[in-house]
Amino acid sequence: MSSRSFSRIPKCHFRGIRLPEGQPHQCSECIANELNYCGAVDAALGTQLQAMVTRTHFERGQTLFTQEDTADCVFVLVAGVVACLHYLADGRRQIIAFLFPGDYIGIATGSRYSYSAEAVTEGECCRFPREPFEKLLSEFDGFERHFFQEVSNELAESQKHVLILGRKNATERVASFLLMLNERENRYGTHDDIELPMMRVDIADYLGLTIETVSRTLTDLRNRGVIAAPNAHVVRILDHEGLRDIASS
Amino acid sequence: MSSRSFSRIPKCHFRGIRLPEGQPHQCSECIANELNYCGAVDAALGTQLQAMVTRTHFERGQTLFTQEDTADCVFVLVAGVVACLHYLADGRRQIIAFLFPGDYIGIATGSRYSYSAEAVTEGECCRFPREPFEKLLSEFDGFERHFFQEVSNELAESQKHVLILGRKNATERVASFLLMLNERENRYGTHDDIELPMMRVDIADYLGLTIETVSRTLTDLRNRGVIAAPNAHVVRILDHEGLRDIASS
DNA sequence: CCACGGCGTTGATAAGGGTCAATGGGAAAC
DNA sequence: GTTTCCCATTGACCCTTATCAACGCCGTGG
Repeated sequence: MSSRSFSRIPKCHFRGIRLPEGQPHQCSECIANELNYCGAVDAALGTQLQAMVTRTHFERGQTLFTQEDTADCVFVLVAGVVACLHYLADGRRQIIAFLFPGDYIGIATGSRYSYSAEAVTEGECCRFPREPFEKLLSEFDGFERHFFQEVSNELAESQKHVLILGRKNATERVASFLLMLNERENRYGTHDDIELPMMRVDIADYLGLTIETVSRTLTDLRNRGVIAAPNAHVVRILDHEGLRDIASS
Repeated sequence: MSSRSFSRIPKCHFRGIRLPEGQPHQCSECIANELNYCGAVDAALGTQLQAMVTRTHFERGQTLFTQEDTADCVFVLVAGVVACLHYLADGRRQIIAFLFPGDYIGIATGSRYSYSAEAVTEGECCRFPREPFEKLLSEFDGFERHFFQEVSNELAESQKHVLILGRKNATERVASFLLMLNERENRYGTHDDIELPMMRVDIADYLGLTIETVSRTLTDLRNRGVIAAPNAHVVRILDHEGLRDIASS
């Protein structure tokens, strides 16, 4: 079913959030409502959304859209992890953001997407055609405000990313990244372990490093005793304060 | 009048846009209306804005606000250049964005500003208290939409910045920076020369480099013949295509 | 007119991280 | 159980850029 090369990464990501497959989708029962805002707040809005939604399953490595595509859809990620990224002509890759269940994709865009979106893990998303979706923005009170807030948060995240890439060294970058993932997971309940659903190359392309440097840095953090790594895709923070000091955020 | 250390940078920035001083301010006649959106579109909105605005002159080096301050004002930059930046504990500085006349400051923020704002040149801004300003967002049709668009553009810029910092080398970064400034100037009429109103340290802190590297890179670009530099604060693009190739954006 | 100080440039050296290459480990396929 | 392949780790070396230092330019103030 799923190709062999994708087998190493666990199939249920982000704390196992995954909708049962094959069932008719109900916006009002969407897991994204717990994580964010979707159709549950206003029943009429939920109905309207329901009428235009398409739910799609995607495999790891799949491209949802590229930066050349006309931006005619808005997505809500329901399960799995997606990377937004830019490519340079020679193939260099920069991941702009990792998206997790409950996140929107492609809400702040012009006529074309300003980045590509690739699935980092297998997952599911809900697709809304842009034109009717944007009509709802003005029709439902607070809906536009909600997205304004959402884009503002994305902007703040991106600016934090700029700080990391512009002025932090490799160790600080990796430590900051781990703390970011940890904070996100702690939004919906405390967890000891950090899941790293992405490959080393994705972390590297997010942090402006190489896979080798990411790997070396993680072993260094392990040697220093601030983290433990039960396996390549789980990190346990042993010394929160120490990690925060190292991140120097 | 202005202190000695600030004398080298030209006093009128961004194509000399500068309001006559000492005159009572009229939102309806604001230069920012030409560059962006302010109060000119809707007369009633203009009146409301007029009622709450405070116009402020600032000197180069002055801090408008810091990331610790409670975000109780929204700004419109009318003249001069402002840098939004983050500081790390050890003094490292990362400039998140340069703002030019017509730009908003502090529209996408939580209860506290997420960055500090420092004047790169002398200039002027209009200050609006946040609470009444935000009320106008829902009261005037299209006003919120306008800011949504604005924040979306900021986000796209920030993500381009991430690409530059994460995956480009020094030469590519400087070339990209020059092209960005050039594009901005060309939005309001074509110009041969690029004004660099900021100091080398500001360019360095924007591009994640040191002043020495910025300086060396500029001389290198001059030696390659793609740019000329009449003086330290003006760059003329001699070979647009060449510069774009070098920027590899 | 000269001294000073801020800012930019240039040079020599060092270090952090990239590059290239080999090794290791684990899940799936046989 | 064994093979295979993908991904992660580790090592050796090199290159880009940071660091440290000197110099130069120019406007201002004495």
